[in-house]
Amino acid sequence: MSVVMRPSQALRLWQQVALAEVRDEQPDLSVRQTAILLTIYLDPPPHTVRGLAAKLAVTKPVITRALDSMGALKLVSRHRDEADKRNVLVKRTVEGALYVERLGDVIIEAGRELPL
Amino acid sequence: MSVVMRPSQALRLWQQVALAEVRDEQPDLSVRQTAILLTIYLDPPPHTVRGLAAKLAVTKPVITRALDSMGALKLVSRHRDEADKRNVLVKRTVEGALYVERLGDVIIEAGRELPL
DNA sequence: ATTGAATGATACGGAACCGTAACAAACCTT
DNA sequence: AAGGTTTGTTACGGTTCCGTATCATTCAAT
Repeated sequence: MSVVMRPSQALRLWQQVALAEVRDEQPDLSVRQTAILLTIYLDPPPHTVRGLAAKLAVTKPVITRALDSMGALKLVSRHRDEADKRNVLVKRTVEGALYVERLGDVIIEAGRELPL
Repeated sequence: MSVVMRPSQALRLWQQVALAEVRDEQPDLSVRQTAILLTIYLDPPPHTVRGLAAKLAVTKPVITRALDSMGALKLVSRHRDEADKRNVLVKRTVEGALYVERLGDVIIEAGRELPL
């Protein structure tokens, strides 16, 4: 079931969520970091640096650095792939799941409060 | 009329828009810049540095710098308030309107393509 | 065993942003 | 007109991120 929005609703939704993210004292993720985090939490595993880089159309160092910073926030974790030790498998964490869940709540609430 | 979404839909919507923003070679605005831009384009004028700072709950230099960078991209313009020359009035531009309109299209399209 | 390919991390110089503090200009009150 | 207030900007030091290039490790093929 698709979500249907008019332009003013779509933009107002985006504004409200952006405002909520800016105002919250939460760790402020960049758009890139958010795209990576949501891909890890929504798309089926396994998630590798290379795969994420391809999905976002960015270079590998971008992914490595994003994983560094989000790892420091404990939003994701890294593990060597034992089957192919060149690979790094990116996995979810409890903290990351809570962050994503909270973001979903913010979006839903913003959508519910949209004016006519 | 509010927009109703389930958690998986809300998050998938956010992911798709974030991915589109990252992949596009568009000037990549930060969340803060996006919040400022949308506030200028959606909320009724006049928009001042102080007013925007209060709305986002950030300091004034944050607004000044965001206006510097978005002004360089011609997404917004600044004009002294002739009635009170301390104020700076932030106004829309043709380029900014196009940027906002395009963002709305991306959001709407992402919503339309949401899976069940 | 050696070579080549693939994966992810690191190094480096540069750009952008932050928060705090200090500042110039304009206004307002007395 | 003088002092204090308000507004927006700039300065400063520090942090983070970027893009390119390079590197170490692992795998795969001969």
